[in-house]
Amino acid sequence: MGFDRELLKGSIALLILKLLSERDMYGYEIIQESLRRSHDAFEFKEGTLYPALHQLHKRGYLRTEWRTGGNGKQRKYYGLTPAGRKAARRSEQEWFSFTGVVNAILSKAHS
Amino acid sequence: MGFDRELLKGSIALLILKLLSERDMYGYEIIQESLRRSHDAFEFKEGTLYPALHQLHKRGYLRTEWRTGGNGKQRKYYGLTPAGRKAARRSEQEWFSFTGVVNAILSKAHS
DNA sequence: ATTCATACATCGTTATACGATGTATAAACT
DNA sequence: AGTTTATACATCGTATAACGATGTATGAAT
Repeated sequence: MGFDRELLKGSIALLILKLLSERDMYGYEIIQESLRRSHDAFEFKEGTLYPALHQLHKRGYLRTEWRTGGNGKQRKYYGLTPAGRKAARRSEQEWFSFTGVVNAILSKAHS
Repeated sequence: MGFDRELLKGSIALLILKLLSERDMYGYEIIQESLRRSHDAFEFKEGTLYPALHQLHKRGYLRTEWRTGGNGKQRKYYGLTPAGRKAARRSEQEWFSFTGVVNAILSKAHS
């Protein structure tokens, strides 16, 4: 595909990375935020999110930290490493160029 | 995902359907056209394209026709059925709403 | 006391992208 | 004449991923 094969599937990685570039979040929060921002259109499933987080962590893009909330509840916060920030930018770049190409093909298809 | 899981992988189906909504094409031509229109960024691999074509055909979206070129060469042309036209519109719609949602999440991520 | 939302996680199924590989023909080059 | 290259179809196996199902545990609300 010329594009990193990771791309499409990578839309998930992209979203995770971009959300975390805003602020640290814990897993469940990422799910809720995606729901909120997409007006319920985009729901990460836990079976999708957690493996994706672990994979990004293994690649060195994320650091993790257990924090105890005011209620004594444990939450595992994820944040970007410097490599993660780079990956976020690269990932966004790829997204724009991919959608650009698809849209180019689409628009020429009815001209 | 709320979205048809077919979506992303469906970007391939989308492109095939939209290209064929313009005119009938044979497999190899679809590959060449995508290359040309994307300035070589988007290359369908044959191992990807042909199974995808067969699948779309099996779903009733495509009709096929062997035609003999001026040089006596056989080419299998694909064209859209009425159901295929509907699928093309639906697929495009889904693409726009999906990219819209992703972009919404992305843009809010640095506001 | 019980249900619900929060919060983590893993496993198995299903599907798919695509590299590799194979066949065949015509054109172009050497 | 012989060889390569482009055209043109196709299948199979591998790797991977999305996610439904499932499980555990806690605090809040009913």
